[in-house]
Amino acid sequence: MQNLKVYNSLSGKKEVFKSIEKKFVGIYVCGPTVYNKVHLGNCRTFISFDLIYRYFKHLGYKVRYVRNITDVGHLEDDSENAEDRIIKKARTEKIEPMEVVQLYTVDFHKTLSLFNILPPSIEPSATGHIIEQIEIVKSIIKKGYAYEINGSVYFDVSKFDNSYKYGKLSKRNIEDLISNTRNLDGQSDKKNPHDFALWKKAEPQHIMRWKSPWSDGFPGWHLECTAMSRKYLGEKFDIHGGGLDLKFPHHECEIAQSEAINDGKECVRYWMHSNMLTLNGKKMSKSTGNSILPEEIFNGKNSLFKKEFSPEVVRFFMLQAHYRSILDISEDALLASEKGYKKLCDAISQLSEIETNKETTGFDVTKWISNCYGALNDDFNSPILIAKIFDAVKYINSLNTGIESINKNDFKLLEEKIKFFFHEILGLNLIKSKSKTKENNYIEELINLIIDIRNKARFDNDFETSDKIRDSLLKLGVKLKDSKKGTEFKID
RNA sequence: GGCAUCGUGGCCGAGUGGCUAGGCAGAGCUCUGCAAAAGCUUGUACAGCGGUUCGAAUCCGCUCGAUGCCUCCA
Repeated sequence: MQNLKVYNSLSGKKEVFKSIEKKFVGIYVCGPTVYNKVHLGNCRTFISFDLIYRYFKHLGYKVRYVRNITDVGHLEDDSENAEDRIIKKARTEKIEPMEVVQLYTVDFHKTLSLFNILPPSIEPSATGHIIEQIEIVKSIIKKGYAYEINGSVYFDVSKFDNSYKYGKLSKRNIEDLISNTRNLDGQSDKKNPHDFALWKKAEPQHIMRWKSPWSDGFPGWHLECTAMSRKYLGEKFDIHGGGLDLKFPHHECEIAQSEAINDGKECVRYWMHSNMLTLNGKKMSKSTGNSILPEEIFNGKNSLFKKEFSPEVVRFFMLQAHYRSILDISEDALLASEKGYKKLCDAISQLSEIETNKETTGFDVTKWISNCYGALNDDFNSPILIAKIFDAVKYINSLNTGIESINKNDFKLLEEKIKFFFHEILGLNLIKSKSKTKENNYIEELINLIIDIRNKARFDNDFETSDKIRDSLLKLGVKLKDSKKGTEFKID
């Protein structure tokens, strides 16, 4: 089998993946700040890394997938009087900060499970790792790359840049940063505007606060990921992921923090960034109002799309684009995906009806499987994998209509693998058929009765009657399909 | 303004120095009483202009356009 290649944002190249420890893979992905419901753009990142997680597990690695919950330290902006997002929400909702955290953590989990996203191995929270974060700050101070002023501790970016190099991930140099940093009010504590907070002294009204050697305060946003990734994955680990918008400053600052402690040694082997989901050509963002919630898509209650779309269809839509490409969501694009997805589901459902033959014609199952793996091995190329699956769909349909034939072994292999890629790797499920309740059985029998009557009319060449029945049923949402095997129906 | 990424047929989206991506929509045909479904056939696509090359949509340069980051964002 070919080597797995992974695009490394740090080098800007696809690189052959080699884990630091044989058979083990450590992945850290920046999770959400739980001050609000996750919007669809957030979900794309977690769907992308879900595919990656699933594939690594399939390759036989023991994967430790860490995805954090940010429940403190994430400020509205970089100014001195900036408010913590969680606290702001707590104040406006008149509830405890931890109630905000709980509410939106539950919502986050619920939404991700609707998308069939597997839970990570560890989901640590920032508030649960205050001690670890304080230890990191101490280490950075000890190494000389941080300074304390008035109870707050800041990372000395210029000093770090002199020893090592700041900005290698986002490909910026410090001179540009200095000349381009906007001056925000009240940053007088910092030596330089681009220095960032490791620990902030809490104002008296600030309710989320912890004791530290410097002040009663709270950790800076970038610190938690460094503390928790080191704790659970070690000082150097395989993959660090997140949305592209976190590349700078968040991930750049993480690199600085880790390298400051590690004497400049590399902390992450492969940096992976998933691209943005756009709406009307613009990045989704709550602050600009250009966003849509998953639930608004699932229930159709939104001003953007005329109809609702299921989580499976939305997931499929997202996987039809590569994770490193910008993807624009629109009703037309979702409709196209929905149709394709149904076609795919139909073919997989019909596998059970296929009769095998002595010979396999028109398809090379082994080659097909190798092509599917080839797609995944090429930086998790899900759109190619899906295209390959559609090749198989075409073949399955040809088998059903008797144009091509397949032998028993090939069929077994094809059935097993297509289901595997569909369910286990892409994380998709067949569109659920209506459950077999007593009532549904009743309806089914009634429809079959009507079909019998129509077919009698058909065989008597009374097409006026048979077409009338078909048209009337269609209006009720019952689609009829005549074939040599008989008449089938489908309820929409 | 700086840094980065991108610009693919009606739409969505892969890929890439010479070999059909795929999905949706459209056209023709086959099957069918007619449909539907399915199958087959069908698209002179790669922003523009130069350059490198036997050959570029793919590499290089410029121009135009879009987006992201530069303050929080998945």
